Amino acid sequence: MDLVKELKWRGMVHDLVPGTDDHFQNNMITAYIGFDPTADSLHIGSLVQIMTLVHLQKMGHKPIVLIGGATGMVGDPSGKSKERNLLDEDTLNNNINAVKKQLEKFLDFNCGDNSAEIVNNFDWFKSYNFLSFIRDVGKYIPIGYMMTKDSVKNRIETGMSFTEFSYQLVQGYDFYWLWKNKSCTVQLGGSDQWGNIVTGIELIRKKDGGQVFALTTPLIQKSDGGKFGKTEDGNVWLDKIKTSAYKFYQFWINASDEDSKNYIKIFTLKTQKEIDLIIKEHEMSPHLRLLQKAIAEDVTKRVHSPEDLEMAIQSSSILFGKSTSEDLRKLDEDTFLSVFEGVPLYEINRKDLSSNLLELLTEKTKVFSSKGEARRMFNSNAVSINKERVIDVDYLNSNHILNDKYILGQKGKKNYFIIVVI
RNA sequence: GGGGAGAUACUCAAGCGGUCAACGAGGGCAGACUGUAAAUCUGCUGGCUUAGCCUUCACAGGUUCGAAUCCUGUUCUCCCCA
Repeated sequence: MDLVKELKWRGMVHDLVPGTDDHFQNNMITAYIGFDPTADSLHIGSLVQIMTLVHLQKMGHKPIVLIGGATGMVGDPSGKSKERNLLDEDTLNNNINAVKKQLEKFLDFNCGDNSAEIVNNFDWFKSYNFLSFIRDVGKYIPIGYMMTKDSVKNRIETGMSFTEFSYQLVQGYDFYWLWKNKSCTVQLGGSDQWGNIVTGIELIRKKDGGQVFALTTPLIQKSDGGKFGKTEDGNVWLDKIKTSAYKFYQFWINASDEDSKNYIKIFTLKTQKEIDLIIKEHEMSPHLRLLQKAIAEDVTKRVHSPEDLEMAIQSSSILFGKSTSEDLRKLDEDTFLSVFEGVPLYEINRKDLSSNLLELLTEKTKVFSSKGEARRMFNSNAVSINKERVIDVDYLNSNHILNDKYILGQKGKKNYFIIVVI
């Protein structure tokens, strides 16, 4: 099966330059995707792009990952309603290294001809001076052409700096450079990148008469219209310090049936047959949530590790299984701590146990931001201690301390917190 | 430069002298039902020492027993005419 066909059935193709599918029929094609080093970790939004590269490499083609050390300094206006803040060089370098490390987990950098490669566009932009650039690159792209891009049109009224306006030329030149120096003939990217990608294609055609191709992936939409990849605490990161393996696993477990049917195609490498089977089994007994589990296991294992996955599964079964206060007491300290890794910890003094829960959860700890909020939670029956619902604010006593040290609390069903008694 | 409209809680958006911590919608949170899903229903959504009190309706003053609502000034936004 060829790459485009593979990506298509997985729902990973939004748009492509005519001829791209045929182009991939040739021997080995080199293709690239750019990542912005705007944070010191990638998040699951970038996972879609990473997966396209993984498929690419699996089919014997060569993936190049471009880290936008230079473009990160300029700021891509695509999909942004406001002018971006520029990052300083130190932050940028730090981010580049972090992102590099994460990508190394997915792609093979040492498998002969089609080994993946990482490049940083800062390397070819750092010594490129302004005059040469506007002469050698700017000359080929008419203003009228640049103005028709959505990223520009949407912003021209509300304000956009020359810096952001020129972004498409900078990214366009990346493509040119990679084409010239690395024989890279395809650019991949999210659908919001279409405009920038096309500028690159145009530049290559006009400057050197070259023919190159592109394919974009769709923006992932949840069935309820919400943004993919967000939880109440924000982005889901690939870095387990920012998003613990347990939370990462839970993110996939919590996906709706509807969404999961799309996710499994995009985020796992399972074949169409395997996926059909899982979906069929899932539909026969949806309450077992085989589908969500299949995705969560597959993705957590690849992004983190089999050990992290084991831990996440164990934690989940203790937290969401039928475990009771009794079961909690049976956990030794090490198990307890690893099960609850990533759950927020709050320290209190042993003598604070005598204060009522309202005070304890707002003043002594910051579980609730105000007593009003705490009261509302109690009124709606949302607070649990050691897995038991609590209505009485004077409920707590020393018998509730587990392992002579911990008290496990819940705010609602899914939000755990731990009080450490010292 | 001349004329007009406006600035209200996370967002949109009522209110035009007391009954306003402020209608409604969206979002968010929680509860019920389930499958840690979706849909649905319900409650909550400024703070506190909570039958009450305090701080909020761009900012600073003023009128009034009483102001988000009236007056003055300031800042900012939008529209029309030059």
